Amino acid sequence: MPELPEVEIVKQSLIKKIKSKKIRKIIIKNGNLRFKVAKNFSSILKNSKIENISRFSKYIVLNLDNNYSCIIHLGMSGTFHLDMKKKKKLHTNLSFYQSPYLPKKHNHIHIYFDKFKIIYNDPRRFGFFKIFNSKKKLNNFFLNYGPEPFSKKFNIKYLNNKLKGKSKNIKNYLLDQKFVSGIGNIYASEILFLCKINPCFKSGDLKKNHYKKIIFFSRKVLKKAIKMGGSTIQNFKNSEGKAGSFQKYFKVYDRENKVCLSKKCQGKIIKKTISNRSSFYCNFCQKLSN
DNA sequence: CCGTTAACCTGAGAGC
DNA sequence: TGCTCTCAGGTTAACG
Repeated sequence: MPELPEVEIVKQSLIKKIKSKKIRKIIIKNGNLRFKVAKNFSSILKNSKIENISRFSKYIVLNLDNNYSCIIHLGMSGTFHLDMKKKKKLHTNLSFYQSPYLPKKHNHIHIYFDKFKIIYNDPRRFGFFKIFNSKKKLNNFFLNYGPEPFSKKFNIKYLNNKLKGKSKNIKNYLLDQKFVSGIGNIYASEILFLCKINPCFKSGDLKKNHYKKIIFFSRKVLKKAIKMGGSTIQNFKNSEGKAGSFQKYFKVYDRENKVCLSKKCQGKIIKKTISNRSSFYCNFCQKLSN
C-alpha cells in the first residue's frame, strides 16, 4: 500500500503510541510474510525498550535498547492496529488500508506493551519484519537504496550520472528504489504530471531542465502528501476520523478518462500499463517529444 | 550489463 | 446470488 508519505504517517503514529515503551510479549500468529519472521524474533524483542522510531524510504525502523534494530516494510497491505484492552473495537488510527475492520485472520503479529498491544495485519503478506544486531548491519542494508527525494544527494549531477545514455523510461526509474527511494506508483504518476514529462519518456533524453523539475516536484508532491496525512484509497475512515486526504489532490492517478486539471487543457487522462504497472497521464500536457 | 516478465498473496469490484 | 476475471499503494528472481 504505502509509499514514503504513508509510511511517514504510520511512523508518526507509532512514535506517539510506542516510543520509549517496553515490549512485554510478542505473539506471532503467522510468520509467513514476504520473508519468514526470524525464529529468534520474539525472544530478541521481548523486554527491550523502543528507544527511537525512524523511517527510511518505505521502511519503519525501531531502534531498541539492546543494540538491535527492527525494520518493517508494509508491502502492499500491511497496517498497524492499536488494541486497548478495555475497548472491544480495534482502533485503526495507525492504518491506511481500506476497511478499519480487517478480518482477524490477517492479524499476524501481536506486540504487547504494559497497557495495550499493537497488531500487525497484512492480508497479502507482502510486508516483512527484519532484525539487525548492530547499527552497522542496519546501515549496510540501506546502502542498497538510492537517496530519498529530500536528500541533497538527489541533485542534478546525480540524475545526470544515473540517467544519461539510459533507454529505460523515466517512470521506471522513479519506481526504482536503487535510483531514488520512497516513490511508488501513485506519486510517480503525480510527479511526472507536474513535471509535464511523459512517463514513457526515455531517461537518456532528459535535459537539465527536466532534472530540475523532477527534483522540485518529487519533493513538493511528497511533502504535500505528508502534510495531508498521506493518501487513503476508497472510503476508509477510522473511529477517530483520521484518514489521509491527499487522494483529493490527485491530478492523474485513478482519474482515467477524466478531464485534465491543467488550465485550458481539454485532454483526458489516459491509463496505460507500463512495465506491468498502471500509469496515468495527460497526452497533451505530457508530450513524448520535447 | 540491460530491460522485461512473472511470481509472491488476498480481497474488492465489475461483468455476466 | 454467485461465478469468473481483473486489478491493487511493492519487490525481485529469472529470463532473453
